[in-house]
Amino acid sequence: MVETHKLTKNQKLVVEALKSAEGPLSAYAILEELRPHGVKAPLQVYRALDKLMELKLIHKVESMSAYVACVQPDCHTHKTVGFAICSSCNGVQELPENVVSLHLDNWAQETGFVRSGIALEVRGTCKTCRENEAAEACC
Amino acid sequence: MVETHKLTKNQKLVVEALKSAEGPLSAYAILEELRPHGVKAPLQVYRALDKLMELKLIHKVESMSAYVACVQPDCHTHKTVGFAICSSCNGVQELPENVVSLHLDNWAQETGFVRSGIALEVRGTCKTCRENEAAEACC
DNA sequence: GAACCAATGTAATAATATAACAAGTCAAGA
DNA sequence: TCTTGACTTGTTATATTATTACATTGGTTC
Ligand SMILES: [Zn+2]
Ligand SMILES: [Zn+2]
Ligand SMILES: [Zn+2]
Ligand SMILES: [Zn+2]
Repeated sequence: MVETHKLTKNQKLVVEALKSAEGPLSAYAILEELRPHGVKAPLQVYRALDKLMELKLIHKVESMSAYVACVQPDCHTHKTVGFAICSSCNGVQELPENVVSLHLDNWAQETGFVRSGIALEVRGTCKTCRENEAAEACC
Repeated sequence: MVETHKLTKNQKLVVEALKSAEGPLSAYAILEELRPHGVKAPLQVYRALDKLMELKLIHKVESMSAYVACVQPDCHTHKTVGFAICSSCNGVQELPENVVSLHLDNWAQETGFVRSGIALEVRGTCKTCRENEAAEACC
């Protein structure tokens, strides 16, 4: 378990909402979910999201403008975050780092660009959706 | 030259605006730029952007909600698009495909996920900005 | 307690993107 | 030629995502 004991009230609420969610949630979806707990304004959510991203307890899926809890216990130790997003069901899986092996070092050397982080988003169709589509087609 | 002759009036305006821009432009920045040419509403821009992305003449930089003209003549032939984005000056470079070598095949095989496209965004600091910062620091 | 800093609350607004519908364009095909 | 249908366009309104600005609270340090 990552250290959650330093988190503030709003940060805990937000990270727990993301952990218990099926998939990525938008900031406003989180807000709606947390209204019963006293969260009233977008900014409360956005501030918590910012801090949680800094701590790498959550990630933003840029192409969806949505947020997910990190599934890797040591994600804060590496610079690469990747997701596989199903275009059919919008399901999102976080890719383990070893899957995302990038050969950018030569390019960085040549251009003098110093990497601080990488966001990778793989689009496609998940197994479940392909099977469903196949089943529909054959009737 | 890629075939631009099939493009509609609005599509041509948008792609030319992006080609002549220094860096990525937001949809609304494009709109302002094209007002003198008769473009009046966001949808005219968004519709053109959608079609141009489909044709892979332009790309969306997801993490900036901005759009750039493609610099690779054959970008429509491959599935990977990558950018290096400087956190300091917001400059964006499109990465050549051979730089972005991904080892996702095993993972895809195991999980049954079929890739249709990849968006990769490398964050960091460009050479120019690092040099400027170094120059400031040493005075 | 006073001074300080970080976190909070609240309202207003900015920036990005889409829905809904009316109207024009253009190329088959009767 | 006229009609049909697919596609593109124009326009208004609205939804969604994110930030600015400022007043307030709560604990820590001196
Ligand atoms: Zn992670
Ligand atoms: Zn799926
Ligand atoms: Zn390209
Ligand atoms: Zn730079």
